[in-house]
Parts: sequence; C-alpha cells; structure tokens
Amino acid sequence: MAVTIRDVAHACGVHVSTVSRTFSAPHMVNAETRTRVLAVAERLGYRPNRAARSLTTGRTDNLGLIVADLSNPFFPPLIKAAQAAARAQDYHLFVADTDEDPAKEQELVHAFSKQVDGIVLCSPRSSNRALEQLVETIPFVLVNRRLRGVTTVVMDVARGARTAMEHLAGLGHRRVALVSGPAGSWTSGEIRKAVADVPGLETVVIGPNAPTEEGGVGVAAQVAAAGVTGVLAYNDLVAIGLIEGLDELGVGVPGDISVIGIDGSITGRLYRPKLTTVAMPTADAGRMAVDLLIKSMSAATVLETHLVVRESTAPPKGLP
Amino acid sequence: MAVTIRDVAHACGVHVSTVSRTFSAPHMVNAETRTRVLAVAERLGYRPNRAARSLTTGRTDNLGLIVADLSNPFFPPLIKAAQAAARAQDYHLFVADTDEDPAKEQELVHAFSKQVDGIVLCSPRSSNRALEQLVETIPFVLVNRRLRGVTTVVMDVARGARTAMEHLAGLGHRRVALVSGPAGSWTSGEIRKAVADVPGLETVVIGPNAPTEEGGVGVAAQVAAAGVTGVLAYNDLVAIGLIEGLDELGVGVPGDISVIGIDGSITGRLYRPKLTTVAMPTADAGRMAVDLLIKSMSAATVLETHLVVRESTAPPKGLP
DNA sequence: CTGAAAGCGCTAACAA
DNA sequence: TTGTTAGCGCTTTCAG
Repeated sequence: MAVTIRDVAHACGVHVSTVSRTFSAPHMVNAETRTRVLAVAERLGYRPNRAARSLTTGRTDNLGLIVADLSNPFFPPLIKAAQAAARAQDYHLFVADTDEDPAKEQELVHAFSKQVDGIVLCSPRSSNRALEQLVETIPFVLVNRRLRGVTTVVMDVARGARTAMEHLAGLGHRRVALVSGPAGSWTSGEIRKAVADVPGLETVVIGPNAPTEEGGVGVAAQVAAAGVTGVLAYNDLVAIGLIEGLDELGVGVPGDISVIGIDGSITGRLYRPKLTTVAMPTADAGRMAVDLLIKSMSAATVLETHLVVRESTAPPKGLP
Repeated sequence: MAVTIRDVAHACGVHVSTVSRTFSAPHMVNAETRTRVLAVAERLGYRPNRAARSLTTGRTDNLGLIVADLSNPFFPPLIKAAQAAARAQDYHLFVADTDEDPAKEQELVHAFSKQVDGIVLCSPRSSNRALEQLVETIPFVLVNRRLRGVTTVVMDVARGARTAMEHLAGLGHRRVALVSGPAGSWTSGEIRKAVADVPGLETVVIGPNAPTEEGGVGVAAQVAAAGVTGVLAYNDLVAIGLIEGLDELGVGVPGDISVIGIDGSITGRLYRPKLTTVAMPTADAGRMAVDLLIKSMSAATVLETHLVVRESTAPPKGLP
C-alpha cells in the first residue's frame, strides 16, 4: 500500500493528528510545523485517502451525475461543465447513463448513494412518485424536471417552444405538428402545454417518440401525411432524423416543410440545412446544478432559452 | 447516518461478521441465516458502505476515465460504452476532462489515484516520459497511445489514414494535404508517418492544429493556398471546420477540394456534405479498455478502422 | 499548539 | 457455520 499519514508523522517526528490537522485545519497548527509536515508529505508523495476520511467525516467529496443518454449530443456540454464545476471545488464526479430507462435511474441512485454527497439527475424519466422516494435518500438536484421541494434547474423550454411556434406562425404557417418526446419527459409535457394555443396556429401532436435520430426518422411518414407545413421537434436529434426521413420521402426542408429543433447542439448547428432551434444553456445548467448541490442551496433556478433561426425554416410553399 | 451492518446484525440476532459474509462470501453462510439476513437488510434498506469496505480490502471498485475533451464528439460513445462495461461488473466510473492540457492529465491521475482501482486514459497529450511516471502509480489502460509495457487499446489509424489517402489517389488526386492534430497526440504522429509515402501522392503537412472545429476553420486559407485537391484531416471536427472555412473562401467541397475526416462521429455523418471518414470503433475501445483494466490483463489491443466513403470526396476538378 | 485515544463501517484471520 | 478480534487511514474529541 501507499504512503499514509502515519509514514509522514514518523518521518516528521510528530503525531499523526498533527499531520491530519495540517491538511484539514491548517490554521490550528504552528506555521513552522506545518511547512515541515508539508515538505515531508510532498517528498514522500503522500496523498490523503479520501475513503478513510469519508469514514470519519461522513463526507465523500464525490458527486454523481446521471443522464438519460450519453450519446445524445445534448448532454456532453452539460457533463463537461458539471465536471469542471465539481473539479473546481475539489469534488470528483461519477457519471452514468440510464439508456432512457427509469428503472436504471433508480438503481443508479441507490448504487451511488453511499458513495456520493449528492446527485445531479438530468432529464429523469421516472415518475414524480418514484423521484419523491429517491430524493429522500440523499441531496439532489434535478435538471429539466420540476418537483415540489426539490432543488431544480430547468430551462425555460416552454417559452422557447412557444417562441418557435410563433416564429412559424410569423412565417405564415397555419397548420403545424409537434413531434413530442418520450413519455417520461417533463420537458416534452411542458412543450406540449406551451404550444397548445398559439394564436393562428393549428397544432397536431405526434408522439410520444424516442428522443433519437431514429425517433425522428420513424415519424417522417406520419408528418408528411399530416397536412402540416411546419414542425417543432422534441430535440435536435429528432429534428434531424425527421429531415432525413422526409428527404427520403421526397419532402424538402424547408422548401416543403419547415422544421425546428430544440437543443442548440453542435450537431444541429453543423447539419445542413442548418437547423433552426431553441437553444438551451446546457453548460450553464450543468455548472449551476453542481454548484447548487455543493452549496446544498434549495432553489428552483430557471434558465432562459432562445430561438436560433437558421436555415431549416422558411415561409410555407406558395406564399409570396 | 444511515443503516449499517451493525443495525442489521442486531435486528437479526447475529454477529456483524455474519452479515458481512452474507454479502461478500454468501456461500460461507448457512442458507437459512442468509435469507434471514438478506430479508432484514432489505427491510431496513441496508446498503454496504463501499468506502469502509475499500479501507480493509484495498479495493475501491471505482475506475477513472480521463478524456481530452468531453465536447469532442469522438468521446461520448467511448464514455458510454466504458460506463456500461464498468456498471456491468459493478464498478463505478469517474469521468474527467483535461481540456487538452497535459498538466491536468497528470493532476487528475493523482487526484483519482487513491480513489480508484485503475484508470483509463484516452488520447493522452502528455509526453511518454510523463506517462511512464504516471503508470507506475496505479493500473492503467491507455487508449490511442502506445507505450512500452502498458496495457493499450489503439485503433489502427495508420492503416485507416493510408486507406483514406489511397482512396484520394484512386480518385485521381495527386497533391494532397494532411491537416494534422495537436502536438501531444500519438494518433497524429501515426497518421503522419503512415501517409508519408503513398505511391503517386504528394503530401504536404499542415499543422499541428487544435483538434476542434476552430482548428479546421483556422487552416482553411492555408489549405486553399496549398495547391492541393484533397485533404485528410485529423478528425471529423477539424474536417468540418475546414469545410466551413473553405466554403467562406468560395472553395467547394468536394467540387474544388475533397476532404476526409477521421472518427466516424455522428456529427460527421449528419453533416452535409456527408463526411467521408475513417471510422473508429470508439465504443469497442471504451468497452475493451474497461474490461482490460478490470481483468488487469496486460495486452496491446489493436482495433481495426475502416474508410467510410460518403459525399465529401470526389475526383479532382477537371478530371473526366 | 500538540499528543493520546477512540471510533467511523467493514473485512479477514483465527477460534470455537 | 458462526463469533471474536484486530485493524484499514483518517478525523476528532479531550487532555496536556
């Protein structure tokens, strides 16, 4: 085994508790002693064993981050920011992926619970009931889900979605589709409510759908047959899949049908036609979630979204 | 604090060690006792404290995964697969991001070292010398870097790159550019060596460059001025950035210049023109790295790559 | 300011 | 098969 606090103590001719204090309460130890201990620790390559520390303190200095699907381009920027925020405060971050499975969500929370000081759960698919149980067990921050009494970071996707629909209405579209997301998604529900009554716009809802490219491809025929000239998709990946699917059916975007995504992902930006999208501040969300968790502040933070008009939207065909 | 092994022991009328054995060596305990203990543990919601366990066993059942940049689409599939492989064997995975900074690489390894049983380091940017120091401290698997005596998973990017260049030669290109990657990248060096002497092809090397979209945009002018009709870029992101940059200069892809990426990322597949690329089995690499680490097998695994011809390559202009 | 001693939750010999 | 005991590396009273 590696070098322990005891080795340092011996080498220094002080007691272990002095070494301990040097690291956990430096001000309680004589400056001279401290520098000596520090020097020896450095020389010996001593690194505190966090597991041992956590045993006495009850803290682990670890955090857990659980996302629905690592391969959805929505998440990486969030994870990156969360990780940076955690590191900045000397926390380590466990990352896990539920494959969109609510059962795995709960399993992972339990698996993490003894090993972390708190958990950031992003875009949960579990029911509110199930979540209420989970949040009892350990400090929690929820991202993209509102739950009474739980610290939350949500992005104002409702407003974003509404703005997107108004953008379509403004372009002259009259009948549009909402291609919704997976059943357990709070975001999907919010979007649905938000776009139900946009003035001058008739909205058909198609879904629920998997939040993936395949999900988008899968509804292309339905969308093409729905008699709509515009679409708001659950996320960029679904939007792109839809455009791919429509293309195969000979339906052009934005020539025949305008399509808007939600994310602001790099994939959407680089896609052609450049995807008009509701940009989400995912990095902010990741950073804030971790900060809130560490501060154990209870708060419901709402982050703004904004519509990015690119090239996948245009006036409906036949309009001047 | 939560329910401990002692609570379960009391409630069961057995000794703590019996409870301990029930979990860590079930076969060593009477079937009847075992079921009783299990039942009580379940009822009380007991979950073993891994930190405490690790203190005696010396194992943590945690692994660390360090990547250069989480927001590079190359990594998420690798991370996802690594995470799944870890979970499948009841390991938890710390994930961290170095922002392409070799110093952070070393810092993270040290930070992780007391808390994990091993580390997967992907696409390291540190020097071989620095890495040799690091690998002394803890079990290691390197991805995309070969180092004597260290377990390694590399993708055969040399062959892939060569095939890509041969593809260009086959299309009739005679003078091409290699837009190389960051200085610390082993992969970039391999590519460079591999394409130095493709028959019938004159290759100019442009770089090193940041492995990002910006990196690609930044060399567009240089590429346009290099008198080449084809380009192999360090990765998909650089390839895309390059195409964007060329587009701004009025240079069409593949009309004026053919461009090939390396990755096989989703972003490249969805980009238009659909990116011709050297596909890398990133998910396999992530899974294998974790499996090798857990098995502590020493091996140098080479994964095959393959060229995916899509729409960003064509014969040089003016060829029949 | 520093040392002594107890104990965090668990495992691992060793006995019984 | 089960209980006893010691101890993993560290923090934290409590004395000195």
